[in-house]
Amino acid sequence: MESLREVGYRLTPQRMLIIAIIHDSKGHVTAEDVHTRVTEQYPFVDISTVYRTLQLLKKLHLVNETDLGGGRVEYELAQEARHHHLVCRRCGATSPLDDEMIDPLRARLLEKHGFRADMEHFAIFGVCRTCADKGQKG
Amino acid sequence: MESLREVGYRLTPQRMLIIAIIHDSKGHVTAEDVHTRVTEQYPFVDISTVYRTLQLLKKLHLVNETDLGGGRVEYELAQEARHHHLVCRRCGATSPLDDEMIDPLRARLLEKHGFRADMEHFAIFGVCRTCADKGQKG
DNA sequence: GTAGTTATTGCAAGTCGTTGCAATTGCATC
DNA sequence: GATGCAATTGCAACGACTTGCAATAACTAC
Repeated sequence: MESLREVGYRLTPQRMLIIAIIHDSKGHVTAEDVHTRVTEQYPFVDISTVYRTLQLLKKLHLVNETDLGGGRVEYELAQEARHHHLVCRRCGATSPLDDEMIDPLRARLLEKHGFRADMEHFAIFGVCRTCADKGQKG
Repeated sequence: MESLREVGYRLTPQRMLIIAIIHDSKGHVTAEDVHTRVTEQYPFVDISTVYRTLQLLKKLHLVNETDLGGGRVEYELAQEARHHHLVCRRCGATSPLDDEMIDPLRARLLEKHGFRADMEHFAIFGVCRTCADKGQKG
């Protein structure tokens, strides 16, 4: 919580609230979610402040941002091990993916292209095992 | 051009124009680009029609859609070999990436997770060789 | 060629997210 | 604890893109 100040940013009540809410949330939250919960406690926080704070936290690698395809971007705390998400485009289910799975790709990109890929928090779309077993096409 | 009709969609002048423009474009175009060029020839086409047509062409795998991070999505003809893009977050340069590079990842996802990943047209962000050589951090 | 059906269009309004700017406020200095 | 100043906020306007809906028009069947 004090980490913001340590890196030279101001610690405002809005930011404290937003950070606290993300901390208390299990899994992903949207900006809308955060805004709703912030205004429950402190009604005059603008949604743009939520977005700006989320961007800041992302820049500081305190939260991860992922587009899981639901029309709005989702955020989660970046405390855990680096990971990614498999998103089924049939049923919408998401499952986590260890970063190790894409490490070889990262290595190959560096080796062959001299490109240092971030791939911080990826959403990989496709069809999950369950859905593939049910239907056949696609 | 007739392919739309063959799959059961109507061939309207708007669609013909939009398809022709994408065909004539080298590389990526934005919806805005397409709309501008369409209205040069036929002034009353709405931007929503452009978006809807682009979505349709994407669904039929006639165009690829990629978010290269410039605040607007880019489209290109899906005629060429399947490929992806490396996008440098320092200088903004993009370079194409063979699909073979990510094929092993696709294989591993199927093997370990039973997940059939699309990864149709990826944008991978990071730092390119040139920029990595110049600055050090990041 | 006409009539009927339904996909497609244009328009206007709506969505999520960003941004310019003046007013405010955190924080460092006195 | 008052002062100064830049970072931060709220607001309103804007950006890209989507969507509901009535009017239009492409295709089919006659």
